[in-house]
Amino acid sequence: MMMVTIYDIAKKIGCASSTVSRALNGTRHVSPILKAEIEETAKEMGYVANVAARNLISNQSWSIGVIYHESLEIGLEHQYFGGILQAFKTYVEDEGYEITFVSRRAGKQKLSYLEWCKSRRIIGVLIVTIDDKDSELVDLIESDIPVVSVNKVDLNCPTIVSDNEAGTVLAMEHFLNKNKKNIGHISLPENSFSGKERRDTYKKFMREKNLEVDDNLLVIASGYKCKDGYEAAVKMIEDSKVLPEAIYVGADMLAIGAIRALNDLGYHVPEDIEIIGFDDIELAKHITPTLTTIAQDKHRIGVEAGKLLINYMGGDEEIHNNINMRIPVSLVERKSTNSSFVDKI
Amino acid sequence: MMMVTIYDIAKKIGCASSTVSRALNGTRHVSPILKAEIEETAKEMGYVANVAARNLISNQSWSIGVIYHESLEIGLEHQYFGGILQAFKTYVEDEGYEITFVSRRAGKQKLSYLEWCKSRRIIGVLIVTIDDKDSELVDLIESDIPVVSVNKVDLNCPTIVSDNEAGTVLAMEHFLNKNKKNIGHISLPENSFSGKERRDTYKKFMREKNLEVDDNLLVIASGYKCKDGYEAAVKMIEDSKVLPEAIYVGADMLAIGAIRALNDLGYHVPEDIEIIGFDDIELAKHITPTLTTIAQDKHRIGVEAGKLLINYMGGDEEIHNNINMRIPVSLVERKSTNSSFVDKI
DNA sequence: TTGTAAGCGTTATCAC
DNA sequence: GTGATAACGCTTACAA
Repeated sequence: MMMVTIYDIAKKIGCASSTVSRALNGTRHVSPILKAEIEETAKEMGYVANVAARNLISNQSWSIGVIYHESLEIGLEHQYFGGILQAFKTYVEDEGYEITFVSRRAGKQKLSYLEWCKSRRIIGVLIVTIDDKDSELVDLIESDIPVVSVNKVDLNCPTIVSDNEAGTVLAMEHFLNKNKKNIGHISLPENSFSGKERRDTYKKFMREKNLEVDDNLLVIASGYKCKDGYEAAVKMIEDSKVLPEAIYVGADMLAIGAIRALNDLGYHVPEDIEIIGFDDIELAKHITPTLTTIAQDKHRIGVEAGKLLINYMGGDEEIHNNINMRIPVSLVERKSTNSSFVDKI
Repeated sequence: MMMVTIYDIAKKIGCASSTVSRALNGTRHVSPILKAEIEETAKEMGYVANVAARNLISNQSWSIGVIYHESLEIGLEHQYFGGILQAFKTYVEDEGYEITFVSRRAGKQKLSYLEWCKSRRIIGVLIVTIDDKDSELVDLIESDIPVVSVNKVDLNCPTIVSDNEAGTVLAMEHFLNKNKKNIGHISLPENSFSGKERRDTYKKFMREKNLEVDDNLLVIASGYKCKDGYEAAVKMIEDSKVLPEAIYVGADMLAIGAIRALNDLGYHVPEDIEIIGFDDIELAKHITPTLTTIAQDKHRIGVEAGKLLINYMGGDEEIHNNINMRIPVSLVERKSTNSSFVDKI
């Protein structure tokens, strides 16, 4: 592919290539007539700047790297992270940046994340999903490349996540307002930070409201899938002395499994037991009964991550010091806590 | 960020920079002792090649561009396209390529897709979702950059999509085997190519089997959402002279809406009317009744797209000539066609 | 086998 | 205002 260069333009017009560069970039004043001629000729000849050459001399790119590792069967098809990435993408592209997936290969060569980013002069990185306990990430975060995460992980980098504490309180108070007091909790697996926050807040809430319950009403699921929620619910019902009046579940998928389990055990939701989930996935409004849940604002998380990263790249040093941004959540009421609720199509 | 260069390595060792380059790339034979020393020193000094310099001289990159436009509310959160992209990403990264989202900006400048790709020496492009009727895409496809699409669009470029014809026949025969003959069809909107293929095959099937039915049993939905399926089903039931025994729906989301509509109208699925959808989205196994559907193989589509694009980039000229690859689909039976079917969790 | 030097397409630093 | 020219870091003839 033979490309036209500024030198070709210069030759055709009869000026210096540096003048062409200046005219096209507006870095210095070029006489209006010449400038117009250069711009016209450039267009005419189909000139596009060679980004490699530009990056070489400026020693940087406009590329933001995204780490999206398909761990735990959580790939791009995961709506939650996909939605965040979509919002992030739209925002930063609009600011003139481009997005590249961080890889660990360059042709045949294997590289670490950091090496890969350095070799491409990546100017900032968004962590979406990671390979759990990947030691390479530490090197990246401790490097001088700005990194932010939308996934609460055990790493010392600025993070933008939902307000798990507020969400949990919303759910619990929703139950309490309806005079449900014997409240159970199905929690995300141990290795989930968000799960831990929701679980801790649940415990704290119960303690503060003097609603101490049977320990068996707190069950930690062994995974993120429907069947894990099913098993957790079965365990809770089997082990608990008194049937819970309501269950706060740490994720919608688990809640869906739990509802199935309760049905199979002969209980009705919400008549016998009310359920609240967390996420507001697409499914929530389509299952039977439709699921009351704490909605996470994917769009806002993505946009805030974009803003934060751009400020960070701009040199805002304070960001590195442990920013932990919390995005508000909201309770979406549906049938799983209110049998007379009328769903929209 | 001060980076170490091959020149730094050469100076430290006392050899020529070209020797370092050759040793590190294995492009020519370098004496084993020197080679070892160079490799060690490179590692020691934390050398990473500057990709911009490399791209500049080779006049190309290892970057594959992905066009993912958030049209029709179909962003990255769309499971179907997200899943395809995930599989594609994993495959091509493993082959040493990297993925960048094609943008139309470079800093403050606005560029066309083609200009953007040229300026970065993008070596191939995958079209996932597009801005409908975007004239810029034609320029890109007609350029010498290899482009493949996983979305059947009105463009003359190699395409990898599900076998809509075979899928439709699977669904129709499933009904026919159970002696359902008065079969309706809710079709995707007019502008969908896949929808047209499914619709045409439905018509053809009915004709060939001498199952001519009331015209009102074919309804074209006005969108892709649940409510569009709802409205289509209402229309079908209201307008048809004889109640359909079964409905083949062109997409799961529409099928979900249709089932709701039938319920609201007092009909039971599958007892009164059986339903088959298309896609096998996550939801399909969670709604009530669970949905029998034609499953699309997202993973395979993504991988095949990767293979095809890599061959295309490798110079396989035949690919340009209208390759239209069809990926097999399969019927997944659930309760919406069989009330005694036992769902797994 | 290794060194010298040219060149990739820009931008930046001098001069004029 | 504009033109030479050096420099960015690498690969690759061409020599040695």
